[in-house]
Amino acid sequence: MTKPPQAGSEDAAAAGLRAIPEASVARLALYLRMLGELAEQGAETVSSDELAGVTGVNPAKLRKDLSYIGSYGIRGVGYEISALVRQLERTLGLDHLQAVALVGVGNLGHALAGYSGFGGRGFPVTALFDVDPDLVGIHINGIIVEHVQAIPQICAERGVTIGMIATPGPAAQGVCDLLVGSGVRCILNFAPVVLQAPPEVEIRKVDLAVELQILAFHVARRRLAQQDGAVLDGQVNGHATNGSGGMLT
Amino acid sequence: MTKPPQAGSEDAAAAGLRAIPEASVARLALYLRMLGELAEQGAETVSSDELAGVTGVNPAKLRKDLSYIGSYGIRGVGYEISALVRQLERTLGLDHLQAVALVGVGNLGHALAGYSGFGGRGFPVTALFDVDPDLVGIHINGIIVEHVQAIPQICAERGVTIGMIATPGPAAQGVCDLLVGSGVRCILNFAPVVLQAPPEVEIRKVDLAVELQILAFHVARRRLAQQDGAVLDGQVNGHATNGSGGMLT
DNA sequence: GCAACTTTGTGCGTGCCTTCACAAGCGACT
DNA sequence: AGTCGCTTGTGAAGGCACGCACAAAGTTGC
Repeated sequence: MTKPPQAGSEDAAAAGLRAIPEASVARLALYLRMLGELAEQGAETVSSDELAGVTGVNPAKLRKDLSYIGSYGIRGVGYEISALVRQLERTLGLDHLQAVALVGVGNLGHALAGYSGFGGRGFPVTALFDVDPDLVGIHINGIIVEHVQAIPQICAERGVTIGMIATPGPAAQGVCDLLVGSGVRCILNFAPVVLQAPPEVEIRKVDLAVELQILAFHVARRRLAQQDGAVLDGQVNGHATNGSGGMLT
Repeated sequence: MTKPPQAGSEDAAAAGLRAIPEASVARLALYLRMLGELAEQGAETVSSDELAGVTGVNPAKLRKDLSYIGSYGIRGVGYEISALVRQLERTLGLDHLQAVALVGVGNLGHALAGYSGFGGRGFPVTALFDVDPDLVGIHINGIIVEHVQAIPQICAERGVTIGMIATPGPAAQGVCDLLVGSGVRCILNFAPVVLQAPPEVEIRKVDLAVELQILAFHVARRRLAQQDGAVLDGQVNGHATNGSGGMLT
């Protein structure tokens, strides 16, 4: 949904800042989390094969992904987890805290505000906004919900770098404009709308209804295929590597 | 994240069931929603350029996407919206209702259960599950929360075709196994875990922390680029598709 | 110190997706 | 009826990503 940039400039490459494919960045974040879990279990090194097994990624692809952030592996041994984690965090910008603003504290927004997976991972939700007078003023997780009008002021005060939009569809574009006007350059959009913004603003979209429709398509495909009596196996997920983490409850 | 299957069989192609690229399916769902909005505004036809503007997609790509489901456009005019919507719904399997089961009625799960975007779009949430005794038995939107143990029985009774997992990470794999054992073949996973399942099961993952980390990467990249004093203007997004639709709210 | 084994890093072929550009088709106007 | 303008549908080219397979590099054992 987000567009693949023809990223990178030469000067940028000279710094530690290489042109990393968008698809790889998404996986790097995944590696980082799994490395965290491995570290908790007491591991000090991982091989690309192990980590690939846990993350469901092809080992070669994984190594190539890691090579984008520099060579931190030891041949014959694997990767030292702590060093790799540090480097990943640096690359993903987690060495600086990212203040997150959440706009729209309705059904979904309320859940996002309370989601522990954010604050625990370096993304403290720093500001909450809504238009509903019944919501403005209440506390969620210790944060006061402010009125949307206060976005410019508060975002500036608290150094917000990432905005999340969880409003109803029709309100989303207006909120987006407000955020962009306040200097926010990265937005995560949950509203079912395609946002328009200047090209320097990075927008990612999470569309739950679309996700379900994609699955519904597969259900339908399967049903039709069965009616046909055609073979048509699914083979979606490739990886049967049950290797390390059984991880039952 | 989900792997592109080497979809399609010849018999399947003979029926209305063509091999549609995974990436296209995702966009088809998007087109469908936007068409719905256009129809509400009273439009009867759209050109590929208009629809492309609204959805932020390249017009040629859009036409190719639509060509996968058959040619329903009229040259010189555009697409008749009602016919196109019908065909899209058929392709995406929305002509049959999809019963959805949601496992994990915690923070996020509760929000998902109450999200009107699902039921309103042909995805009635038909069953809710959790392990927490405080939650089992309560009603959400008129649905009783059942214990996870009841998954096999209830999924069979209610003909569940799609499962959503919104449990904490460690519980997710167990729930996944239960769902798969109950005949569910399509799963939407919100838990921060890579699920292992047989290849015939289609799994999609929505990972909120990863989404934020991807954005954080862009924040970091931007900061580093600025420190460099390098030129490196925005050009992250390609996305200049402001072409036709100003489409302000 | 040498040999055998392990694991990383990467060059390269392959296939999918995107995008351009144009011919074919349809309607409107004269 | 004929012409003109507009829009679809698609062939072909380019780019990106994936994954194989191998050389380079390090470790362990003798």
